[in-house]
Amino acid sequence: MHDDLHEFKADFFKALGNPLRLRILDALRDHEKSVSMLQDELAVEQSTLSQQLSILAKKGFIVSRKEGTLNFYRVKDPDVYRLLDLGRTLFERHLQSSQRLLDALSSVEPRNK
Amino acid sequence: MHDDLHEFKADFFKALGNPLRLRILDALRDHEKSVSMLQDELAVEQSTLSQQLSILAKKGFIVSRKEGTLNFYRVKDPDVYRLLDLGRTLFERHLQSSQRLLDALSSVEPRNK
DNA sequence: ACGTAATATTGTGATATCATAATATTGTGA
DNA sequence: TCACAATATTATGATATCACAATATTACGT
Repeated sequence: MHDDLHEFKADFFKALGNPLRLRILDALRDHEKSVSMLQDELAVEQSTLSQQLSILAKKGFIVSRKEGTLNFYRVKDPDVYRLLDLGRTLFERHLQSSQRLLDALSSVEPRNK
Repeated sequence: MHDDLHEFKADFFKALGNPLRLRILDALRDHEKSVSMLQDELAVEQSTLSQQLSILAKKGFIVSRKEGTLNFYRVKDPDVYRLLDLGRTLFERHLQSSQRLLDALSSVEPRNK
């Protein structure tokens, strides 16, 4: 049921499926930052950064506030960090089980071929 | 720091950024299912389904168990549903605030141009 | 009004992702 | 061993995403 919902939800997760966008969100954990602050911190092309900020804003993850010529971005819903942190937990759990598998394989057949 | 980590983490979220893969995960909430069961339930091309299952498996979201000619898939870490549900919550919250914005706009200027 | 800093937008080519179609593999029963 | 069912893999073309470069916009100080 509700296949359209999956379409929207996929869009939501897709926004998180990019390393630069994740770095931006992480950079905004503590407080808002201007584009140039983010540019210094993340060391990426100005237009690239601006594009990814625009995508995050369009998807509703961040909002901006203009102050003169500066544009400050901040996270709209801080609970997104609960999502990111939970993702990290699951991801690390997966890495660990992969590692255990590799360990098991290498101890059972340490020298094949 | 740890920009490589963001690369991996983005990969993780990217796996969730596809409507069919979300539908597959939702279909596997209660119990394992064979490919043909999923095929009936989701009504997608056989090869498409197989490919997306393979992607989910490669990323560690699901594992499979062969029984004769059937292949049963199940979710590896059920906590992934906590992630999906949290995503839905945040997503709906975003939709609601967008809706409020639209409502506010339409009530303030109901007939411009 | 002019110049400049900060940011956004647009154009473009490379790469990734997707669905479909065609083909290959594997297991089972006759 | 043959045929068939279940699934996987490969090939292909369409579309999406990405980073970079170039250009445009906007606000401020002079």
